[in-house]
Parts: sequence; C-alpha cells; structure tokens
Amino acid sequence: MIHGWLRMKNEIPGPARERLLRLMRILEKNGERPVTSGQVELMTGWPSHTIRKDISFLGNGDHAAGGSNGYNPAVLIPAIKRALGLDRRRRFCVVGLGRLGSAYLNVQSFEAGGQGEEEFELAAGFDTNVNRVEILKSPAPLYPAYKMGEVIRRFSIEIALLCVPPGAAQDSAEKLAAAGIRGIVNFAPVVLRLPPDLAVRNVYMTDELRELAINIREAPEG
Amino acid sequence: MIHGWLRMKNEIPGPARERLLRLMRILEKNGERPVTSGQVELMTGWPSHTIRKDISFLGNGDHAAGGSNGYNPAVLIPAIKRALGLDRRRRFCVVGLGRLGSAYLNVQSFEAGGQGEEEFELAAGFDTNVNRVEILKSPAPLYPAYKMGEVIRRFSIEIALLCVPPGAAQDSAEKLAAAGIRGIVNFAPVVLRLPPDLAVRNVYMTDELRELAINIREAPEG
DNA sequence: ATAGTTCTGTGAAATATTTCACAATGCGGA
DNA sequence: TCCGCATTGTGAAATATTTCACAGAACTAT
Repeated sequence: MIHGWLRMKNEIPGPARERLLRLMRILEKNGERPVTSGQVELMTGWPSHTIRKDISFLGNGDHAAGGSNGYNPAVLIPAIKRALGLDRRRRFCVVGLGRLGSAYLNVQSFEAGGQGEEEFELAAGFDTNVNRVEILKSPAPLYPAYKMGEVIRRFSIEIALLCVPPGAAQDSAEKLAAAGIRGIVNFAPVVLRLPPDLAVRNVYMTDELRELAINIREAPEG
Repeated sequence: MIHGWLRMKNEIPGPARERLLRLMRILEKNGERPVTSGQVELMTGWPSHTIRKDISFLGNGDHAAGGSNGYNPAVLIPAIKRALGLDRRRRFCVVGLGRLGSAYLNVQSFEAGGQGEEEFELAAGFDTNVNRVEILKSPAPLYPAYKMGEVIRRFSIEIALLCVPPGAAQDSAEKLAAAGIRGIVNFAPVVLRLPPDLAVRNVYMTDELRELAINIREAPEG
C-alpha cells in the first residue's frame, strides 16, 4: 500500500536508460577499441562518474577491458541490450509515404555499419495513394492502406512509423491499434489518444526547435 | 564553492520544461477553451498534480480561467513562453536537401493553425547539389552549399536542421559552427564534436525505435 | 445569498537521481 | 617482482524531482 517499498530489485532510472542508449551508439561506432568513461565525458559532456554509475545499474559488474583500459564493447554492448530488453529482433513498418515517410523507408541507409544482425527490420510500407505504392522504390514491400491490418498481423509487425498528414494521424493510429501494433513513433504534430497499453513516442519538430532555443538562450552570451 | 547554494531563485527542472512544452502544444491546439489539469492527465498520462506543480514553477500564480474552469490558454501560453525564453522569433535553415531535408523544408505545412506570428521562420535551404537547389520547390530561398556562411550571417540564422548523409555531417556541422550558428538539430546517426557553446539536439531514429521497444517490453503482456 | 462542487496553487514529505569519495583491480615499466 | 598509474565499481551523501494534502477561489444551482 505504501507504494515503492518492494521493488523487484533494481530498475534502471529513465534518464540513465537514455544515456545508456546513446553510449551504446558510441561504442558501436567505435569498433573493437575500448572506451573509458573519461572519453565518453569528452564526447557527450556527461560527467564520467555518471556514466560509471549508469553502467553499474546494469549489475554483474566488470564490463572493463582490463585494469586501466576502459570498457570492452564486446562485453558492454550485449550487457546493455540484455538489461534494456533489446536482445530481440523486431519488425516495423512505415505508414504514409509522403516525403518524410519515403525518407524513412530508407532508414537503413542512415545506419552506419549494418553488421548483418539488424535489431529492427523494415517489413512494409503503406499509403492510401495506390500510385505511390506502385511507383516508389523501397527495400521492403509496399501495400495500399486498406491491407494494413492484414499485413501487420501476417508478418507480426510490432512498430509503426506514422508519417501521415496531421488530419489523418488519429485515424491511422486507431487502425494500427486495431491491427495489434505495439508501438508508434508519431511524426504528426498531434497528441494521439490511444489505449494505454500502446507505446507512443512523439517526434515533434516544433518541440525540438523549442528545446534547442531554450538551450541557446542558456548558453553564455559572449 | 559548495555548488548550488545560491541559485538566483527558481530554475525550472528539465523534465518539467519538457512537459510544459508539450502542454503548450495541447493548449495551442485546443483554441480559446480552458483546459483543466485533469483533462491534461487524460491526454498525456501525467498525473494532474505534476502538471499543476509544473505550472507553479512558472511563478506569478493565477493562470486559471476562473475558480473551477481550468487554465486560460490566453494567459498560460504567453507565461510559458516568457518563462522558457521562447518569446523571440528565430530563423532556421535546412542543410542537405535529400528526402528528409526537403520534407522539412515544408515543416510549416506540418504545423496546424499557423496564426501569423510564427515562432520559427524558415529562412534558407542548402545543398551541395546545385541541380537540387534549382529544381526543388520551397517556401524559402535555396542556395548552393558554398554560400552557407555568407547567407547565415546575412540573415542572422540561428538554428540549422542538419539532414546531410552521415559521412558529411561532422564536416557540415563545423562549417555551420564557423558561420556562427547557435544550435543544430542533427538527424545523422553520428555523435557530433563541436564547441560546447553550440547547442545540439539529436534525432536518432534507431534510438527512438529502441526507446519504443523498451516501453513495449514493459507494457503488460495481454 | 448560501451551500455544494470543482479545480488551482503550493509548502512540505516522499522518492528518485546524481554526485562524491575511495577501495579494488590490473596494466606497464624498472 | 613490485611500484605507480589510470580506471572501474559502488555504497553513501547530496541534490533534484515528484507526490501529497489541503487551503483558497470562483463557478452553479437552489
């Protein structure tokens, strides 16, 4: 009744999780070479003890490459994936193939070093405009929108990138929900109303600009 | 020396700032109508007392529309903007006019209710490919990349959306820094190394997918 | 008017996260 | 081998954020 008095053991704090995600990217880009917490501090601005603490939240100490050589990516990357539940492959689709959507059809090309074992697999694209569906080049099959439910179920697609115009976003999202999608990355500047068991992440361009503007103001003036 | 022992008065916590930004969006979309903290809870999932507390960080109480009618957007929106330093208009540009970049050239069209007084003004687009610069339709003038420094200075552009391929990102970012840009929204999956007085926000598609995957895992299994 | 209701605003308590400080570990050179 | 150095890993302290609880304030209906 009291609330957080019996937590299974250790959950990783939200902010720490985001930093670990970014750290993983740094490790991946860096290849085999070990990375020290000090180097990460230089790259990201986070203090080195914060990074060490974040890593210690993973449990099962010893991610180091040796006494004074930093972290071993071959140990640390899988440890982060395991702790964060990213050790399973997931399929995603792109809904709405306008400029933004078709840009993300090629999200693969945005990824450096695709080392075969992709974490996320582009499984399909959808658009109401049948013409686009037929004309566009894409690494994954494209379907007219009315086949969304069928295709999502058939291929067990879990995640959708929602790139439709604002007016269509709520409606498309509801269709995705009905088809059993588990998560949506929403690019439309709209607050979606959906069942709470469906995970949503919003990429609001205006909010990004605003956050940036706030940081600019806070930077020293001269 | 001790550290945070004399803070000017009240700074708004980072998480609260992000929520206020999102709240502002909700208020804007909602028009003149007052909004209660309970309604916001329904839309966002944040508990109503958190929203009220966030608003109280703004200081100068009384953002309400009346005893039991919720918040008055006409009072609250300007109050948030003032507190967050968003009361100045800023110019931005798009660097790299591939599919993603040209999608964001039309970011305006993504905005609902552009009520004349835009907070952010698209001032220019750049690309190394002169052909693209000449052919693309755009609401703002496009220039070949070598004119970047000149144009940014001439029009006092403060923010850049960096949409170039990963291999070109660090280089372009350095040129932007040299031109005196104040902030960058980086879409390339690369950790930029830049002077610390330059604000950077990263939109990493893989990280969005990963965050989403984490949330999916945490949702009840059905 | 007055009572009942709904909702804000905010100190203070509870909780979460970050920072600190330092013991422990292993590496490289004399 | 043994010393000095650089670096991790982690409890405990310090700080930051969220939650609580309730006193006001203003509407509505009677």
